[in-house]
Amino acid sequence: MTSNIASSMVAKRSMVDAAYTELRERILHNVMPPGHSMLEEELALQLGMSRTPVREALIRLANDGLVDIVPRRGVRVREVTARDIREINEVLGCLEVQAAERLALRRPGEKEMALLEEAVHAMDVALEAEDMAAWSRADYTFHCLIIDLCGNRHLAETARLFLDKAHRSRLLTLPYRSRPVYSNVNHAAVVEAIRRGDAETAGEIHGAHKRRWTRELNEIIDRMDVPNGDAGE
Amino acid sequence: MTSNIASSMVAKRSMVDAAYTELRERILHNVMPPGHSMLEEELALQLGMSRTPVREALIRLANDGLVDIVPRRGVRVREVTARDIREINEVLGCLEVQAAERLALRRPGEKEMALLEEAVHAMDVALEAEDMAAWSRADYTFHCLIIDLCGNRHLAETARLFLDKAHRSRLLTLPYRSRPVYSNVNHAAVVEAIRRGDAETAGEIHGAHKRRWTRELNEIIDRMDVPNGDAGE
DNA sequence: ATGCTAATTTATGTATACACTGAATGACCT
DNA sequence: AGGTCATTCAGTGTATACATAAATTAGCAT
Repeated sequence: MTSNIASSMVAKRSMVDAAYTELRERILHNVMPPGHSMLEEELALQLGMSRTPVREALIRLANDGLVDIVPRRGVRVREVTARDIREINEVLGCLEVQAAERLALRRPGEKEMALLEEAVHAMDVALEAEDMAAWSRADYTFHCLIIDLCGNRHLAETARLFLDKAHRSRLLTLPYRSRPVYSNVNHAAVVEAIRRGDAETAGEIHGAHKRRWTRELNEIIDRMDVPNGDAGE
Repeated sequence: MTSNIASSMVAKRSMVDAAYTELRERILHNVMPPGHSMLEEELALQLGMSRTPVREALIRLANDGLVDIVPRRGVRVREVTARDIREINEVLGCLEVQAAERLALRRPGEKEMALLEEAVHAMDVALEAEDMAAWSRADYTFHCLIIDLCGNRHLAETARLFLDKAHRSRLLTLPYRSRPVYSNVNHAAVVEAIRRGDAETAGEIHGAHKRRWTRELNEIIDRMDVPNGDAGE
């Protein structure tokens, strides 16, 4: 049984990394859905390695908030509750607003501006073509750019984590979302403000966008059937 | 915190947890100063356990951004550069403002309000007595409360991480700080706004406070002798 | 003497072995 | 019959053993 992942991967990365990215992928793509629980040995077998690197990968995943390590019952993929969705959205929003302001203050170079405008353009094209998958990717790219280019590494790293967490909620909320016309307009306006170096406006627009989205998200959650996560735990 | 590892379980501390908290303490209290590097086996010996739990603790510490695991040179306590101080302060500020707003919206109960007011009072007393160590502790308590009571677990957990990172900078900047009279006034005003449920004011005051502090911090950093961390890496 | 290569060392990355704990099951007592 | 206690078992937490790769040093050749 050596059809494992490690052998196909460019052998430079450690097995811990291999296990980490593989398991992360599985979780983010719902191959291991929320609530699914498994044993260390089971995973080790599947990944073709011993328990040690699996354990270390699991520790990182637990740190990222993707799994819970339950003392004697193995690991459980963390449920995405309504509360989680709301909370993650709130944190991500506030970090992104800060990133947008910061980015505007930085007066990014032409190359960086081009990337941003390209992402917005891709969103427009995708929306025109009603290709929601492509739109989602472009939207993701846009948010990544805002974050990665903002110039604050700590902010970038943290926001990136939350962007990934948000991805799991996105999978749940996507079918309920209406056409995101506002997103494109807002994103374009934010880019324009960034180009002018107008941090205040960039933050304000992005913030307003996030607040609108938060309201919409709340309605979506009400319509959805997800565990609440509020009460006694 | 329903977070990751069984960190909330105080009773049955595993050796991993013991190693984690011990090493974390050592780093936060400068027993292991920035730049200090050590070997896994060395640490295992000191802590009276085998390498395995030490390794797992180190992974968590690396995830928290407190150490770097350098392939063949052991682990290094991460340096605190001027850039780090600025960045951490920025992220923490934005998360705390959000937490303060959120907390005001939540209309915390009398018990919670009492805790907040007690912390502010402790700060006043400490300032009066010129006891900077006590003031620092009370200030820390206050910020912890804002964060922990805000009602958003994800926000709380993340902000807590940054609060701890900020603690390391505090150690560096403390000798350079002037008497923090503004902090007390501002904190009191924030608490008052929270009591009124006035989220906007709470956020605004806390934000203004953070902006003032950021300016002061920049001057402090200029006067200090810390690695820059900006350029080519 | 200096530069390059090969061997050795050393610390990590990974595997395996073992012990301990909590849970499940079954037997015994009331 | 139902409940309680003991026994067993499974799965993790920890220790140890082993393999691998980088770094250093020694040796050799130019």
